[in-house]
Amino acid sequence: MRTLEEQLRFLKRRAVDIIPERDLVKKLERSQRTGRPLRVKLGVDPTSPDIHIGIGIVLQKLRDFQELGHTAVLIVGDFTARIGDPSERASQRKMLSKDEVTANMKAYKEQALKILDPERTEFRYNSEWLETMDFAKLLELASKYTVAAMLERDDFAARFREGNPISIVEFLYPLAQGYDSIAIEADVELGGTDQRFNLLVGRALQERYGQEPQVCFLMPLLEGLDGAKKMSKSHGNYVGITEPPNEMFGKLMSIPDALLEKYVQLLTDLDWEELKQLHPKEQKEKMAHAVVARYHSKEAADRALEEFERVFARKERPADVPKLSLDKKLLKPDGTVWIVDLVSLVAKSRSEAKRLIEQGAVELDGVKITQFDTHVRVRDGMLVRVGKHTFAEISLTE
RNA sequence: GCCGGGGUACCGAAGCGGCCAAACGGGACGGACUGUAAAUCCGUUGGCCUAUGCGCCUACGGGGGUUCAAAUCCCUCCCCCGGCACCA
Repeated sequence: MRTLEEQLRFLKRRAVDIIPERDLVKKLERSQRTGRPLRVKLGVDPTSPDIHIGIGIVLQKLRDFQELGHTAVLIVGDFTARIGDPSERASQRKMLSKDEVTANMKAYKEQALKILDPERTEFRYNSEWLETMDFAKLLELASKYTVAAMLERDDFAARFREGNPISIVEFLYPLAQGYDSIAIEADVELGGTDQRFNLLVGRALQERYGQEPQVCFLMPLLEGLDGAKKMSKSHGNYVGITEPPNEMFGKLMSIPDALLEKYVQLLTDLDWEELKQLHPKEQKEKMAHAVVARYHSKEAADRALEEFERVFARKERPADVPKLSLDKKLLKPDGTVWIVDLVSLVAKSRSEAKRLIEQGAVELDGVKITQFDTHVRVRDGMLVRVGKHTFAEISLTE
């Protein structure tokens, strides 16, 4: 058994803020004494079934709690998702059906359990208590919080000041999320730093409902691959934890250098002080390797590294190239094919295919083609390259 | 309810009868450069047609109309935003 001090140090790794730390100490101590595990809550959004490595950081922390014997409670925000998050603006306000939520969650669970210990994980849906909440109960909940307190949230305050609209539903959101903590009697709630306000509301509400307030445990947000916005699927700057090794590796290599230290610190156990002595490219490769190793395996990471070197550094042919089936009917009697016909098999449109050819993006067996008005003789197994990242191997079909 | 502003391509935003597939910026994509990237530079960015042509089709919230000609004018509907009014 680890000492309290060791546990605390273990849990504090990578945490940005723990509000308040003394409560965490108190809870850990009591748990150890009574043998009752802490209930550690994490709210998950069921609108997208993909877990990216940014969320992976938070899940790892949950895992840390589990290793100390505590219980992870994943709350699926199915009810709140069906209303649609008002902060995401009208275009995003898609209502999810029950079926969609179920399907998303199935995928989500599978991925989350790559990190979490299934023995110590509870999945709960917040529709369980929110859907059946009647108006009287809602009024009770609403009475526990004030407008002034709501306006402490920065973006509310700013919008209010500037006369921009804030819908009532937006006020209800933190309340609903906070109520989740009451429903499952959370001891600790994890979240990204963007969740600070919401987690604090949960803490306050629990107290007003006569519960012991939760500890708010804030984890850093991972910036996306572009280094500008936070990692998220909607920004297209993310790495999913189930992505194939090569893809994961490649994406991680594409981050700007300025982001490297953060990635190393948040995603790997590498020693940054030591690492930064190396050539920048090597630093990045080590980081990418470590991440791939974590979500796949050491062997997969080795292969991904080797593959990356081969394709991008030495500009050689990748090990695995998808087959591109080419119908023999497209061939002219003399066995050639019009280059535009060929490229449009991998391009969005024929116009795009033509553009790519003229821009010198197309290579056949290493030979660059820049005239769209050409016919080429193809053979089975010929390597087609379009741009930096698209490779295909022709296979002729009847 | 009233008054005013607005809805343009992936996003932001100009255009306000023909020269508009629509300036400009961002993004994305391609090329050069590199350390793989970033930065920088150059180019592309609705679709179709063997194809750089004063080519064809579709497109400026939906529908209808005026006109030789509409993103641009008129009617109508929908949606968004702001102000006023209302406020037990």
